[in-house]
Amino acid sequence: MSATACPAETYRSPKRAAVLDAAGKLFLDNGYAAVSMDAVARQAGVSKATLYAYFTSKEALFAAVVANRCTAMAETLELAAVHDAPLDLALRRLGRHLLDFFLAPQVVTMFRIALGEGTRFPDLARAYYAAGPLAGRDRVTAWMEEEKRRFRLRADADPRLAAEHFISMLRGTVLLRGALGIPPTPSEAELDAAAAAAAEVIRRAYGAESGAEPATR
Amino acid sequence: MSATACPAETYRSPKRAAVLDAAGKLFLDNGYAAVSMDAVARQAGVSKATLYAYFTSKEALFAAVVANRCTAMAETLELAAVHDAPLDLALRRLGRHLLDFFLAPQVVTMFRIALGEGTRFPDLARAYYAAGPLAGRDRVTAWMEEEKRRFRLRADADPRLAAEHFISMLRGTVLLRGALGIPPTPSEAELDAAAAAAAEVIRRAYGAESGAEPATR
DNA sequence: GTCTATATTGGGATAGAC
DNA sequence: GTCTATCCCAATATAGAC
Repeated sequence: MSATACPAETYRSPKRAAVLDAAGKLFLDNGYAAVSMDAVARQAGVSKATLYAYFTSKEALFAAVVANRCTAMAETLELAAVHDAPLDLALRRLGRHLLDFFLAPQVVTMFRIALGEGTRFPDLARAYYAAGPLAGRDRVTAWMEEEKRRFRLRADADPRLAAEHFISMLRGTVLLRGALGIPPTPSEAELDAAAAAAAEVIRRAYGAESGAEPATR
Repeated sequence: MSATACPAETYRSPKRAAVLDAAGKLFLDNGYAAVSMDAVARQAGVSKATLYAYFTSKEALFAAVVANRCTAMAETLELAAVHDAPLDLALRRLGRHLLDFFLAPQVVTMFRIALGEGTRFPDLARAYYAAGPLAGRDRVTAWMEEEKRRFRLRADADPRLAAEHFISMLRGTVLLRGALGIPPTPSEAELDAAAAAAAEVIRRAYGAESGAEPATR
């Protein structure tokens, strides 16, 4: 995002950080159009003129916020060592982990905003896609590659495709309603069931053992 | 959507239809916030006052447009008789059909708008969800049920789940980039490949024949 | 750099004539 | 029902003092 370029000296200013924080909170709560620069200034405890001293326009501020939050959230997604379990169980744990991540309010809102404003701000859409979904998919792909190295996926399985399919099934099952803000919020049991269902499909389609029921059931 | 209630006599007025058409085009091209009531009036060839005579507010007009377009588009999705082919081939055809539908500009834009504005207009989000994704899923579920009735799905397969997983995999693979407006547009070959990949996963996970390669390959 | 105060525009909604 | 003309407010951006 080129708009975030900034003199190195003012970059770490506490006021700048305050503005970025305040703007992030407001944008992620209310969307782009609904937030005025007055509100940002008030929330940050600075004047509007100061705000414009750090960010040349509302759009530039928005872009900075998105870049900031995306990388911060991506670091939340820890896939660590969940390889030490039978494939089916490991997939279920990973799936549940991913689901919780997708449904986190900040992640949902970022998704909504990126889609809603993506047309008007192409830079924003690209930055979001690269820092968000693409980075996430790459991490799950790496996980699948490790599984394949352990001969737990079929020899002809495509790890990237397996990752995409797994993520997509997780997203689709519960996320659309969540992203649209349609109640009710899915229960723990529903989330577990969604993760288990997606895990079973992946195991059947990509797992090394032919098509039999898994040991962990 | 309660806001569309209207005296029966004025409902079919040509001016009303002109307004609805113009507003639909503008909203779907530019999103909600970027379209002014002036622009709608100009595009429709009526005055603003006339516009307000038919729709009490910008929001009411928007809700009417969404309801209108959603049902119109849903009728586009014809799943007709694609049962007369081996499961794998039938799934590939159905998948490609669904992908084309999902990627149609109007469908993409409606998706984006519903997500972007869904928080501020909960009625809109619900109307979209019911008339769009939910209706679509139900139709694919019916298709899966028919396949199961023909013993082409496993006896313990859940048609609704199979439909959700199929749709989700199709959506995920290419749609996110499309919805974000990130080039390049996927090629015909990529779309075919995406449909084939999702079809194979479904066949392996839900198909009646154990896990063997299909006859049509 | 930071503030207060203000210029300016754009757009949602309405009044009143016909 | 339809138009023209207008009100009015909100919000982006800036001018000028300290």
